[in-house]
Amino acid sequence: MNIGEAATASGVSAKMIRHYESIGLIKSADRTGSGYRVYSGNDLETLRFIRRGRDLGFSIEQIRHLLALWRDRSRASSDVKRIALEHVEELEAKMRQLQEMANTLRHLATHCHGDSRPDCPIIQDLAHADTSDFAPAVAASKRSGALKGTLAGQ
Amino acid sequence: MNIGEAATASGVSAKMIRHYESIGLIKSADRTGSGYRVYSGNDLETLRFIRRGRDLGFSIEQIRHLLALWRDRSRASSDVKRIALEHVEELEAKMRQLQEMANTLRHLATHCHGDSRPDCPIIQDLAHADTSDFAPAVAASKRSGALKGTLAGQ
DNA sequence: GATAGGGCTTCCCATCGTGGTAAGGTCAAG
DNA sequence: CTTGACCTTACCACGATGGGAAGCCCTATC
Repeated sequence: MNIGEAATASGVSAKMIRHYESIGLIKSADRTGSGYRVYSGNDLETLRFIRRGRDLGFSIEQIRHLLALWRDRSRASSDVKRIALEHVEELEAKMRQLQEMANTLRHLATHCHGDSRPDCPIIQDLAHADTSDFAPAVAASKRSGALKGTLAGQ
Repeated sequence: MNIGEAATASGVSAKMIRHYESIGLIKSADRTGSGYRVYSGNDLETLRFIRRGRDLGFSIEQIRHLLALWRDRSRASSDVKRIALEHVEELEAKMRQLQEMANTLRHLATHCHGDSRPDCPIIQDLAHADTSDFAPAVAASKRSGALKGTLAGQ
């Protein structure tokens, strides 16, 4: 099975399969005499595992960890559960941030008449809000990098 | 006022002030004889505007647009309101994605006994879930890049 | 058998916003 | 005059992904 077929069958692009190999997330694929990568059904399973993990918002490093647990038959399910629940907390923290931003904006928009006049509380807020105490959780955690990564875009 | 003071006073790092200048988001600062950038109270206001916009999750390009509207005294408040509400929709779309992920994971975790036994529905799901129909909204929109950017991490 | 086209290879660059760091110039206080 | 804190530019890094170029390989059709 070529990399293209593996990509189609797993939902992971050929580009990303090569990338995952280069960072050691998956083992180096066997090659044909002419250097083409060859994939087995087993490799496909791994790729689907990764794909599913990404869909659930896990980072590559988290997936690396989960893959190791997957292959470790003596793993404790509590390890997996802990990772999953920690990830749920990260997701929820991000949701709270987004919620806070959306609430603020919706509130401001409510008070903006939205016609042809220039007065606009949204712009006024951007221009003159007290930066020191706005959305401290958002600003602080963004700056500390606590929520780096997940859902960062395609 | 030096760049360091401007950074402290605005909450935007010196690094980012230089970056914003380099991408044309703010005008090139005046320089002292020895090449130091000099900032005025007016510049500070702009920096705080940007900072606040970032805190609200606007992208640099959105802020560029909002800055133009801010400086345009003949602007219509409807323009600003439209941008804000579009952004609220983006934020809500991301929240829905995160919610979907969190729900799935919480559900799986509920059925994981989380002890020393290796059986774990979370791992099983990652390994064998039907990739084709899981979280279609998330996967599809992530792949299409519809939600690129905001809250991508510091 | 030759040629076309599609798939594969590697390598580099771009995104987005931010931080780090190195090498060097400048300024103010001691 | 030295020291240390500040400034300058320039480059590299992250995380995950896509884009593209240059070149090799394989297969189908003429």
